[in-house]
Amino acid sequence: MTANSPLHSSTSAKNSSAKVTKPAKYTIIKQYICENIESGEWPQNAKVPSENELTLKFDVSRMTARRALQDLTEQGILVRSQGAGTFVATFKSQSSLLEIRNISDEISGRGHQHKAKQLLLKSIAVTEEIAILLNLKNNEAVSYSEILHYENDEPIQLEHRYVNVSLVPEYLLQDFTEITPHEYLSSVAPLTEATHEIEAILASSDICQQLDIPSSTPCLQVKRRTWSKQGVVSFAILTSPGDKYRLGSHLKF
Amino acid sequence: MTANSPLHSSTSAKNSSAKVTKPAKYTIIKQYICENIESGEWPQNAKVPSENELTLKFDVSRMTARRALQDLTEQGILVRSQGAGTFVATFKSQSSLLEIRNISDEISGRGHQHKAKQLLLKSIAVTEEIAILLNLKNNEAVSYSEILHYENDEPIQLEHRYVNVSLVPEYLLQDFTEITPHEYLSSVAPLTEATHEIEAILASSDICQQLDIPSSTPCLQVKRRTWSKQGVVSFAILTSPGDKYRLGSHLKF
DNA sequence: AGGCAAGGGTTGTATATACAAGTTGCGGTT
DNA sequence: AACCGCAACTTGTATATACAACCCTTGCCT
Repeated sequence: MTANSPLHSSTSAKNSSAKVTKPAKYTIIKQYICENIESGEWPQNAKVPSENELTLKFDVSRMTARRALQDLTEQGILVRSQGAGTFVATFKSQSSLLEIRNISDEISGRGHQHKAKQLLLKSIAVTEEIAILLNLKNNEAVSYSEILHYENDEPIQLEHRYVNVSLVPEYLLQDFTEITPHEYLSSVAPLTEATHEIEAILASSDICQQLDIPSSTPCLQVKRRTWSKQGVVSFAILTSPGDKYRLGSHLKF
Repeated sequence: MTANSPLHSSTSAKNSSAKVTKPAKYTIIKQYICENIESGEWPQNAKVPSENELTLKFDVSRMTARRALQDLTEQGILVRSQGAGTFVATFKSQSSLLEIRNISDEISGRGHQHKAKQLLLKSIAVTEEIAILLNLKNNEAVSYSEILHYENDEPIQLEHRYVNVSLVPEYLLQDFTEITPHEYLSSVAPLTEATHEIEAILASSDICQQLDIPSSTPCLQVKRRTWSKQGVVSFAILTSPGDKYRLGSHLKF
């Protein structure tokens, strides 16, 4: 529901019943541009008609033509340059987007119960690697935490986190064992950009023990770094023996 | 360069030198809204000022206020409903986005050479699973291919693909051994939406042999399904013994 | 009490206009 | 030939306005 296909957005009519509302003018222009790109008529880096040309061709105002170009620019299909013109984006620059639902959504989406337990929370001395990742000033305090997630009381996932203490509300840093992951997550990593690294690893023996999985199970390890206000590194270990724990994801190419 | 941070986009000045151009009015409004959301003043689902209210408060035209709201809506921070108003998006609905650079970009980004070799290409009988994944009609022909990617003449990744033959240009289905992955990829999976599944697996013995890695190395397996015009399933196996083959990725939370 | 209709508020689409800011290329000067 | 500057074109920002489509509440009518 949230995302609709990047191209073809306006071609297929509104689903359900025969409510065919006349498409907006700017969607017609968008469709025209998309068709020319898809057919290869306008290859990568090709110049597309300017706002003025579209204005004349489709007999609309400049703002309407502009909206079509702007929409497609936001979708990464076009690239605009003030003074120069509008061009078909090179596909390598419009990189693919993979959406990973967070743990809570993933579990509740399966209609299951989600609990989380704080296994460990302690102050640690910062190693240089972590200091860089967290973008720390001189010897700022850092906590290391481990959180175990449960799906219907069954352990499924373990999180390792390095948290810059000064940026987390104090009440969340007490030695509790039951937490609501949503609260924790949103306080530590709000609406900010982050970089992730995904890696396949073999779970260590103690992790396997905590997750109740066979030793040396292949796991996904995700490192997350946020910049801006909060600095956080989270290591999430996602086991995937079969369908049950598989990480559902969604990608726009 | 392509993506800028969702919030804070306008706060930090343009980098490099002291060229401080006056920020546009709509960025000021965006900043105002973002600050209220971040501070918790406007919680999830809270109603944000209407276009009219912003128009009066900031003494701008409605179209300028509108642009601020629209920009933030496209970033997933706000949700608009015609007739009802504009509201702060629930964070679960603005799911995280993980960007995976494609193989070519990944390798060329490291300044290395990228080659690919087609190991296998044959027509196969469709299993039911594959027929469903590819969204096949009755007994449409399917090809199975394996492509080995090289970084500086070193094997790094093996792709398994099930391709709906009828949708791929014929010249790409001949029995060639050297291919340009970019051409292949863009012909098979153009600008369309797809779903991905990531899974951690242990590489099978023959895969290990082809990739020249130790047996039972943990790998990432990515299944990709596109709908719309082309139906494709690709299995990409990404080894990650250390830093060398790690998949770089990028996520907006 | 329940249902229906009207109206006010809000977002969506569209137009016309004006100026600012950046790029490109042409042409004249040196 | 090399350089400079101007003009034309293009996109960016901003305003004022109009109507359409839609939501929600209010109030009237049954």
